[in-house]
Amino acid sequence: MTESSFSERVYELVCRIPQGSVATYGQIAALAGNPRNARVVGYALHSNPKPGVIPCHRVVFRDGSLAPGFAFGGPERQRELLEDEGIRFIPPKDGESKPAGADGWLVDLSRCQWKA
DNA sequence: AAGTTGACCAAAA
DNA sequence: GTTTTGGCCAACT
Repeated sequence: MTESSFSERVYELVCRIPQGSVATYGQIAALAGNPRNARVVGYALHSNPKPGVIPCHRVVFRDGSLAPGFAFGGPERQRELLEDEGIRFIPPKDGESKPAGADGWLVDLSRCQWKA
């Protein structure tokens, strides 16, 4: 094995997310080998060692919302990108509860959550 | 070298 | 029902 760092593995996994699918931080962490290490996943992406190479917009919260100000240019931009990739978005319904990070639009994890 | 923070997640008060 | 705390592990100061 060449390099085995948690972040490295995270980048690899995130880069491996197929177009039209999204993964949650917890899932990436779990796939990386540490289901409790979701924070480090976010930290790794925040570090953004490879700008333009890592599709951070495909990584979302457990609720299906994204980071409201860290994803990239803007939340609407992300919605456009994901939607363009074929990801189904769900408008904030009254019964959804929870604050919506990105504009209130949540990714339909029921359909687009990436499966290893 | 040690302490603090952090793109999270889940449970308890 | 909402708000706060706890906990994991790695990187930053």
